[in-house]
Amino acid sequence: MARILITSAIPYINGIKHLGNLVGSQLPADLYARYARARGHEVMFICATDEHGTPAELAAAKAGKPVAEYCAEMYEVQKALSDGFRLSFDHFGRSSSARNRALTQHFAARLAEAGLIEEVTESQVYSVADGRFLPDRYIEGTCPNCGYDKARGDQCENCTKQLDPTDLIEPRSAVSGSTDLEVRETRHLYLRQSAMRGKLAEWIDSKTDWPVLTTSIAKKWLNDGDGLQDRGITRDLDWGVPVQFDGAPWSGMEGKVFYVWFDAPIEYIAATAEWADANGLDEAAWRRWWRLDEGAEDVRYVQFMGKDNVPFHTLSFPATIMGSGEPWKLVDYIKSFNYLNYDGGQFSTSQGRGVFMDQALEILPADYWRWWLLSHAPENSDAEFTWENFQASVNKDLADVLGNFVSRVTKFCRSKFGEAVPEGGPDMPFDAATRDAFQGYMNNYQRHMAEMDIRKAARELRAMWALGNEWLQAAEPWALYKQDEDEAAARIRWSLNLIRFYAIVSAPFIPDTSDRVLEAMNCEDRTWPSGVETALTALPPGHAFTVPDNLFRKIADAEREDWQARFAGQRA
RNA sequence: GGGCCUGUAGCUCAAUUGGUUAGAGCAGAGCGCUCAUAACGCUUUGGUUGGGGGUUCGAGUCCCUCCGGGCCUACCA
Repeated sequence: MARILITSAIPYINGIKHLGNLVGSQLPADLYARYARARGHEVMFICATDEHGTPAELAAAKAGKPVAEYCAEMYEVQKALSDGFRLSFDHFGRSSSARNRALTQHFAARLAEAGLIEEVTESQVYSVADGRFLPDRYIEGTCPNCGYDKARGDQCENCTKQLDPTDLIEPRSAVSGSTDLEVRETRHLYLRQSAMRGKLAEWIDSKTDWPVLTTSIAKKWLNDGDGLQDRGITRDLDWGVPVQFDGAPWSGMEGKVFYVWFDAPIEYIAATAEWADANGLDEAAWRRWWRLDEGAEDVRYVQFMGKDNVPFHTLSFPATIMGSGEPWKLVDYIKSFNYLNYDGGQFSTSQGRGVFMDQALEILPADYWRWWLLSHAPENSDAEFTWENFQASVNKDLADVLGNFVSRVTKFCRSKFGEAVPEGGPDMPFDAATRDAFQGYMNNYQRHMAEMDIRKAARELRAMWALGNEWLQAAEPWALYKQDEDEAAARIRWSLNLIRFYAIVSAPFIPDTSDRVLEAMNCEDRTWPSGVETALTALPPGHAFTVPDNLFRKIADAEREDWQARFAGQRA
């Protein structure tokens, strides 16, 4: 029994996420959280929406709504989709919460007291027509290098040359197209990450068990060029955590907010506080997860994220935590993911290319997606979604191997013995070889799950499903029934128990199906099986059950082709 | 430009970190079964590990080089 704190990278508020986003953080985090809970650990699983920043303001403006209202609506949309995919967050918070405001300001103040905040005056492009400062990439113009006329202020997408907004010929606002731009001076707070470089490097070096993807990105930022750079942590925006507040150790920062990447990770902590608030608990309830001096010394903290988030979680956020001088919990393990591509290219929100979370659930239940996405998680390299592969995996793994096993066993039992676990025959299931094979898969499964080797875990789980069919084929109760009814009854009894066993161990991957099966098997006890053999005697003779409807339907070629065409791009 | 990752069977992926004859699933072929969602089981075809060179008793694994794919490069988040 351990205490495990799990956070998933928090999805940005401006729109519905696609399956690539889902499999890159939230879904694997959910798998791990469900498994950890099933094994009896105390789990705190936290996620939230990331609501601040320029894109949120622009999306709200485009929708013709005040940004707070827009975010509140989109939060509900994302919350509903999280629920739809059965993401089992203990709390799904909002980075715009009062809790995050207070904590973000607290951390900033502590950092200032520690001498780690510096005020810097810099020049930035201001769009008069838009009434706002524009981030570099929101300025468009002609590339001085190649003449491409839609070059962005940070980089030309055509020739890949790094640019400064002032390099652009005939610069214009990407928001309004206005050319009424001017360079204005503005003052910002910088986090002196460079001062913490040694400490951060030492910390990263101590994480020898982290994925290469995680540590190599961190080391690159630590050592590249002049080493870790200081980072601006404030912005000239309206929507965000105000920089100027009562007790702020600086002045003249009215009208500015903290940079979204400063407050977003702090939301992990804040959302845990939101959880306590929502459940009527006191401060100690959430602080025991986060404060080493208030009970968190035995917490193991695991973060899940896509590779694009790694620098912020390995450097910026730890710098915030360390720099505060307070005993906040640092992450123990970072599980990072590559990208999921869509049918030979990238998922594209703007072009509507690929499947988005809402569309996925309109087509098929969550478990179909969960199984495919998790069993193909982009752990070692970018992975690719194709409809052919999705169809084949779902039909074979779920419908044929698992679903059909449940079907053939329950229906055979109903026709020969009725809808109750039959009695008679020996109590000791399996021959030694089958038992050992099962236990071997189970041991591997548990090890991979604990180590967050998701694809490998899925493979072992599937092997357990397949082994049931192999064994049943050899056990052939349908033939045996004609000669030795008791022996056939015993084998069906084990098979029914095997169904219950599958439901419990498969639950982290396919929770809805597990629920359906356990309900059909009339089984409320979902204690994780300590061993394969003993688990197969859990349902005693006489125990009533019902034959469930087919667990999974197959995807037909025609509908696959239909979906292929429908999600190819140019979403309305 | 620089850095990192990656290339293994038609497809998706393994390979105990340098150790016998490179393994699985799917797809293909053959056989079996008839409980089941035309499902299941068994057998089987299929690889010059992107190309070339090197180190080593031994290389998918280490080094060099070339080719291809991807990500990051600090003001999107």
